[in-house]
Amino acid sequence: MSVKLLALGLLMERDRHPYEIRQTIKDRNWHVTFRVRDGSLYYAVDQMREDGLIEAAEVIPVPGDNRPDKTVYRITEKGKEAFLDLLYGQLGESHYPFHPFFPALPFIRHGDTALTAEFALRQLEACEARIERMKAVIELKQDYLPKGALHLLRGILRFSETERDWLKDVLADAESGALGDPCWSPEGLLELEKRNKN
Amino acid sequence: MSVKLLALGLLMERDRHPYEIRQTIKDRNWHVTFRVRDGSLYYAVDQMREDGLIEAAEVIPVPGDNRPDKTVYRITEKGKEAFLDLLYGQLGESHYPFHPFFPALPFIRHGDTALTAEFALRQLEACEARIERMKAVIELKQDYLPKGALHLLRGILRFSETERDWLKDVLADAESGALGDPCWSPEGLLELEKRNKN
DNA sequence: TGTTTTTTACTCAAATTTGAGTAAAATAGC
DNA sequence: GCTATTTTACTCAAATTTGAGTAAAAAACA
Repeated sequence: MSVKLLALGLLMERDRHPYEIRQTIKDRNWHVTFRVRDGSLYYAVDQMREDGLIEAAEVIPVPGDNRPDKTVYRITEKGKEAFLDLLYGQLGESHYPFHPFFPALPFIRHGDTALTAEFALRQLEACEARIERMKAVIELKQDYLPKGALHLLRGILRFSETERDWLKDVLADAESGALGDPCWSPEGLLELEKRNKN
Repeated sequence: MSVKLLALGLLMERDRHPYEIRQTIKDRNWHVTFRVRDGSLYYAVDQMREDGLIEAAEVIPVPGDNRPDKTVYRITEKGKEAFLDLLYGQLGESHYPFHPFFPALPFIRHGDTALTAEFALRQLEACEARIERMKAVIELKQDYLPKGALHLLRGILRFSETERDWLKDVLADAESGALGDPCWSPEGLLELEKRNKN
């Protein structure tokens, strides 16, 4: 999925070897947002070479004996096309912002509310810390980063602020125990669902 | 990942066969938020049966000849523990709200700004439509749904509202062409990154 | 009543991701 | 100068996801 986009995007800047791609992702703190496992990256690089999206620009021999050489890759013309396809494909993707709490919420009433409150509080604290970090980073880099990268940071900040407000509401209902309540009116809901079908 | 949580969560309500799980996910419109492929669901069900998280409650013979029977599954005690582990595991997950534009933004300057503007506009429209839909659904169901499920809907609504405001900013920069600008000061950025390391 | 479409209910190979290694070289600490 | 840790640079098997089928039964339509 987006690991190829990340790799090709970085190769648009300049030639790199796979480990350098991995490093750059870490250096720019993208790994917090995008979770790229080493294995996926090397797999994607292999695929892209096979598909002719990238090619060896230079092979650096490594002193060690039975160790593989480093290959510096360059993006090809075909790769640039593929990059744009992936870029636009990503822009065309339509699923809305997703929070890790989402899959848990429909079932949260089966859990312990006190424990839920603890988790919510921890998330809230992490979220607030992130907000401060993002503000500082944006302040620091806004004159140097390209607009797109800046919008990414601003997006993370704004979504985090929304997250904070929303988490406070969730936390309040966890602390009051309201999250443990079962459906107020299962019959009414069933009725609704039936009406929905017809 | 969360497909097991969804399946077990639904089996907490009542016994179901796999296709019924799939159906319920659709009926409640969760498939829009959670993307569960058929294959993953059946795979997860197999795994969970092997692991003793669920067991056959009833096998309904199917008239067809060489067709497999339907198995209705029931969650076991071990399954209930696993369910709670998955629930709390999900609540403990820490990556922040994610938007499909995120992986594209750092590289958006390599794309065509007019095309980018089109994509942004389409997302904005989808987002605004979603906001209205969510408002209506919340209005309709707020008295019937359990609190957790309601917080999910409210979360989607709030994140969508933030998304709308943010997309407007992105769109403005796409339309003005600012998104196509390269890094304003690559040297300054390099300088920053170096300082960052030390 | 016969035909077409949709729904029910899966299966499976191929693609991809994950998580856990491996092992040399560089660096840090004493 | 020696040892311990960290970093560089991957590899690989096993787990999981994906996408594309399959085929009967039910519903819709003419």
